[in-house]
Amino acid sequence: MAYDKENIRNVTIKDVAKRAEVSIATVSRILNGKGRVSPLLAERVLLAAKELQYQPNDVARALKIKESRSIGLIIPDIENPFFPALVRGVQDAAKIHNYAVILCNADGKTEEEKKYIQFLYSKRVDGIAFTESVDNKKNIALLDSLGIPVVLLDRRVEGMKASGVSTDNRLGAFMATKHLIEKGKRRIVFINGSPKLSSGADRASGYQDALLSYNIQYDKKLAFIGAFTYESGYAAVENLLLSCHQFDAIFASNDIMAIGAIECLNQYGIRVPEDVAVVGFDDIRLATWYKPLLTTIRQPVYEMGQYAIKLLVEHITGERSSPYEKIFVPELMIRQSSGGLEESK
Amino acid sequence: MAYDKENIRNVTIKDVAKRAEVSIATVSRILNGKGRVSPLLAERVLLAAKELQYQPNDVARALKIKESRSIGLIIPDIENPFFPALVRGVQDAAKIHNYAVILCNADGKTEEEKKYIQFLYSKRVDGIAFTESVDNKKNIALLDSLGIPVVLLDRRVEGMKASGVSTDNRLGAFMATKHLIEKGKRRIVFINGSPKLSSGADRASGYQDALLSYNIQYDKKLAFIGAFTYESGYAAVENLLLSCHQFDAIFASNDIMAIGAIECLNQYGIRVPEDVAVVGFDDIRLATWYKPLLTTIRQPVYEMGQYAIKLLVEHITGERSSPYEKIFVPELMIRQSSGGLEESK
DNA sequence: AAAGACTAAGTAAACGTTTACAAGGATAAC
DNA sequence: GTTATCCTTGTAAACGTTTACTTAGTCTTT
Repeated sequence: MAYDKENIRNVTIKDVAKRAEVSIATVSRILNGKGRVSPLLAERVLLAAKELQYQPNDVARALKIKESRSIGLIIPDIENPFFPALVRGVQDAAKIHNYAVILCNADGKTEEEKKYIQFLYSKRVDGIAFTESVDNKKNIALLDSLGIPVVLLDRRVEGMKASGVSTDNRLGAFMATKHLIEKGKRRIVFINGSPKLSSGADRASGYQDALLSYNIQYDKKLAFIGAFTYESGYAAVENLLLSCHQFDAIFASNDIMAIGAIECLNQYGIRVPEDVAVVGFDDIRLATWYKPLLTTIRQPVYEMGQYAIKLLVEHITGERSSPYEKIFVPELMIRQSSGGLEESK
Repeated sequence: MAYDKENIRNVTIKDVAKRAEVSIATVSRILNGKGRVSPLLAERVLLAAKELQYQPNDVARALKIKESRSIGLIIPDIENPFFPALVRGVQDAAKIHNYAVILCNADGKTEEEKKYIQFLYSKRVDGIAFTESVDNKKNIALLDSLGIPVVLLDRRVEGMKASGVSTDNRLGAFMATKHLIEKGKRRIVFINGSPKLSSGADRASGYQDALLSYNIQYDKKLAFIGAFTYESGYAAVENLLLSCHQFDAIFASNDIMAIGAIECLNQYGIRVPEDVAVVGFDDIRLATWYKPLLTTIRQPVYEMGQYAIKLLVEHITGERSSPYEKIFVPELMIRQSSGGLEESK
């Protein structure tokens, strides 16, 4: 049934060996540059390989040396604007080390993640970079029991069971809130993504810490829980407006929630930043295209992806054995949605 | 050196066979549901597999049956907002058929694409979905010579050398231009992406056809060539303004070019849509978040990705042998940047 | 000149599957 | 009761590599 499978020239190391009149072991050694070989044979083999257009079969190689040169990348959803840069960072780094990246969108469902882990395991990936949906540690344990090296992306790692790459979310949230306070805002709404994720929890505590350090009473009614989506940002603000609580600023847990929030405010005739200042988180590209330009906390997402693979490869090769946590420093990007640079009021 | 490689339970079919006291052939048959087996043994084997937490080794399987259950996906750049939805469509469809998707960002460089093709071939992927950078046919020929089934994404296929999935770009461009004309515009700028790509060429001809059918003289000075990037859209308009040609509308070859164009217009104090109407292409998500909301031609990107895999799988399994071209119908999304719905002037 | 020490190349086993073929047991047919 | 047929299971080869081990040849060394 298969696509022309018969007709296809499928050159193996054997064919090369025959043409160069040497043994297959010699061919292998020459092609991999292992052991010493006479230049004469080397030349003959290389020529034969070229003439036959030999391309090594990595699956056979993988079987033999137990190393597939591929890694899995599990994220919630590539359509979420946060992830493309991360994925690109991962892929670029993987490419340098000659790893193939298998992309998996698990939609933040623990069960899906588990399926993908098993799928990737049956493919015998050498490692997995993983944006875990919920910090439930079960999937980490699974990976551990399978012996697959893993690096957690965008998540702080409880108890250091695995290496992780993240941004200092607490600090970022602190900076965002502080910025709003310095703008003269006192009734600052916080729209969280998922507080079950370390990123959500940390941003919540950064928000509270900032209020505390300026002696502003933390008001539960101004704290919302959403889902890192546009709709969720929109809905949070709508609820807020209906409940008639006063507020003069919003700190949203990511940029698309911030945009959802602003859209809703606009819908109700509330101006940003004049009436309500808004700060987001992530600094996705859209933040500089959206109007008003979005003030936000920048995460070096591309670099995070790169670093994750650097770490993962170190685990795979055994260069690094114990978990390591890399925490990037966030940066406040002041733009229009918070009223810009000038300190007001 | 490798990560705990020694300590890891690595259960093979042999272990299962031993525990169930049958031959490995029987285990294989039972696990794959091939051939008839007695229910008694089946039960024993299944139990043993479960107890040992046996997970098949797909790389061994791939070697034996010459089918890796993985496909390559070569795109220019996942950070380009056009691609996430496409990739998601591809991955979702691949998942249904149990294929792993290996993602490759080739940045539209023919040489990179070639490298990735060879890389993917050495991994013995079963097929490749490919957004070719330039219509030079060389890489298609390479794929053909390697005997790898291929489906071209977002590209029309000259001479039907391979299957392809695309949108009717000529029609889309025609609709966009017609819309502007019906808005009363006569001096319509066209900013092309790459005219070397079928998508670019087709959009150019759609633009010209529309002008023609309304008896509007095609003016070379209003046609620009860019690169499908924000910067390129911005630069095109800047050049245009410096050259002092009159114009009252812009049709950009994709949405981010349109946004780049609008940003530049704004920079020069020109209002959209009051002074200049703008239409984009693709309908990326950003089009509905950007201000003004972007009038654009919608491509069903997610569906295109899905369909590409459907087609690719048909080629892989041999269900389909000759190339097939699927062309989706574009849709005009009228929003603010062209002045909205009401027919003006 | 003989023995020892290196080297370079070859032989064959192994990685974990699938599957053609062989073998044996049970059932059916006469 | 013998033979033919069918069905289930086992044996072993194969997929394309890598690599431990063997072998044979070359070079030292005395």
